[in-house]
Amino acid sequence: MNQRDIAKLAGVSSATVSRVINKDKKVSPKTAKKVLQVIKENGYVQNAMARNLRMANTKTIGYLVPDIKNPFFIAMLSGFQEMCFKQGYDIIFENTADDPEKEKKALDTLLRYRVAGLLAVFVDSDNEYIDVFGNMGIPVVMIDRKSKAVQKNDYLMIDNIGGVGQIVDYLVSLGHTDIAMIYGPQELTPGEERLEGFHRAMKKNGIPIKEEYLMPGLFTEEGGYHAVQKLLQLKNRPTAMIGGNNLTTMGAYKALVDYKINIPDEVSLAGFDDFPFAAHLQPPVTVIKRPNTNMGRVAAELLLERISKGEEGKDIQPRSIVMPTQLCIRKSCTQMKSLKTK
Amino acid sequence: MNQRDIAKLAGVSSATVSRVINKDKKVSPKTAKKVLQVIKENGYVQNAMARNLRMANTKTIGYLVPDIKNPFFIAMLSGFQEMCFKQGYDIIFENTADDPEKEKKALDTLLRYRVAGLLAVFVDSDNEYIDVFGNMGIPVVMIDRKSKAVQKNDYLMIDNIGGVGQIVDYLVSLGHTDIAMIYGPQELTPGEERLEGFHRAMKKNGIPIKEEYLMPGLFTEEGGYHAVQKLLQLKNRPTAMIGGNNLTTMGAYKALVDYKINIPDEVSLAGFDDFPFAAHLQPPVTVIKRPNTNMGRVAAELLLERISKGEEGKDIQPRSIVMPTQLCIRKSCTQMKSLKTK
DNA sequence: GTGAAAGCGCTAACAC
DNA sequence: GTGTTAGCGCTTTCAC
Repeated sequence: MNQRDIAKLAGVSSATVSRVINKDKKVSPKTAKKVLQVIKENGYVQNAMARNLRMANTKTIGYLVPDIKNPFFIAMLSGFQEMCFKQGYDIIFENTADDPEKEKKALDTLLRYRVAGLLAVFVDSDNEYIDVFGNMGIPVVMIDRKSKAVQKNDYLMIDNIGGVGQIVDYLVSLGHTDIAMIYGPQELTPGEERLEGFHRAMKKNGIPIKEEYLMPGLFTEEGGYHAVQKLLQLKNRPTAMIGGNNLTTMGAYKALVDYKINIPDEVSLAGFDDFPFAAHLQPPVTVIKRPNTNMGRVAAELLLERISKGEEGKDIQPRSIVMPTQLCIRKSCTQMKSLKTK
Repeated sequence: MNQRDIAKLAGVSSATVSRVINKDKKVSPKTAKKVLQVIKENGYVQNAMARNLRMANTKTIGYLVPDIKNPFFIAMLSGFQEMCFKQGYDIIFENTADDPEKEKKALDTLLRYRVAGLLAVFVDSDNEYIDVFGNMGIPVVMIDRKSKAVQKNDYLMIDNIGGVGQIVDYLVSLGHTDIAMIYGPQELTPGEERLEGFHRAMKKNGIPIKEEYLMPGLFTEEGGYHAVQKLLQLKNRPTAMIGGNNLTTMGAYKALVDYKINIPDEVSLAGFDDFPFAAHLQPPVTVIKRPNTNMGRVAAELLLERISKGEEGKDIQPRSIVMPTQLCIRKSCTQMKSLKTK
């Protein structure tokens, strides 16, 4: 069942059917009514492939992330999808599972489908495909992970350095100096920047960093757990610990619970990134919040703007936007006892 | 840049280019090599719209859910996506946000894109569009929410009744008889069945249900919280509470914490559906686990089977699959004190 | 092993 | 206000 079939049944030409479907004003109400009726009676549904082919564009946008299970990517998807839907764009979803091979395949698919734009958190951010999008005039917004491609595309990230600074300043204000940082992989931008932020903030506060308080946490729950185990074996334990990301903090919390270390009386705990149950734990965990859902919205805005401007959009310089973080104080950090008793 | 352009540059016909791209054996290695090279040099990317139009099929599958933020739909997506990817299918993602209007629009899009199949958790499960998929030969797998359409399509759900039975039996085995059920909306299949399951299990155990222990929880966190507030005001408080779904249980837990009710010494708490931090709370919460990710895989199998069989697939009768649940005992339920002291 | 040509379903320029 | 027609980029039959 196609437009020609409908045309025959309605006694008009296929061009008229097309006009009716696309709400072209230049069709008499009577003809339109007739056509619409025939369409309904026969359950005709427009063929998007033929339309897109003819129009040489699509109303689809690619969403590519490395891990669908990470709460952050979900929250972002939610904001992103909401904005895209409003503008009539649908989303082709790709999960790379942190595998560069899958990423390549996914990008190829997106390219073949001629998506109108792409939101991506790349695994292999120096991927050869990224430039292909540019060459084909498809705008890309990159999230979180920096690379050479940032010079050519819009880039959205959060203020990792400032965020860690907020935690450190807070802990220092409570009198802590023995602060441990459970950091993430240094080849990932967030891992690198948050550790850098720790160094800077400690320096700013004039506090020397103890090497043994710098503990890798791999940005995983297990990593955070093991990091705490090691930290607890130290002769001089830190009085405060910072989780490098949500999973790390969750693992750290669990370890402290398992080893029956009282939070915050024996050790203060704070984390980068909020997580679903953080506010309901005992004690509720103090964290740096980032605007997850909103980040998806902003990304959509950047992308949709470029898409709607078409060729002109290329004149817009690549934008790098750094979104602010927010310290959310709950009850997992406390004043140093030594200070209290002074 | 299309196949014709490549053909010219390589000094062959567009038919040959097509054959090379589709790995047709009947092309001399020499020609193939030449063509491949020209393709690479010019950054040619196949046009999926043209291909799909010509082939009259697509390698895309629709995934439609009412709430992207629900951990369950994410976990399911993860398993579903994994299976589909293996078979070369990509996913067009639709979020209806529990809005029938958005659902209609989303289904229309999916139809226009001629998806090869659809996985859907419908809001309006008596939607007129569902039949259109059937009429167009597009297989549909429905999840969780029953409707008339179940008679025509594959349907996947979990054993809600049996699951609640497992909790009740467990609580009864601990000596509880004053058990409260915080149930969900009765117009949703899971809400209805879990309450039904509660009735049946209590009857089976020969325990009369106290009306005031049946509390609506709306399947939301707030609902669970309020339900517990009301339960605590009762003259004769229940000794055990069951959360109707993950959100309800989370809210219930939070309320008990806020009101300083000791779990499990003052009240035992168990829930339907696991949730991310359940195992790390103090105490860890006993729940009914459902095979979330696996459910996505099974759904994919049902769908991919029908897709691959094409017309023949229609001969397969609609299947209703009920997946088993599993009781995961943690530490939020305890033996009744009266029994202990006996 | 390769090429010519038709046609998938649609839209839009042009003619009336 | 409506019809005729070309062509978007691809695959595939049929020749050779």
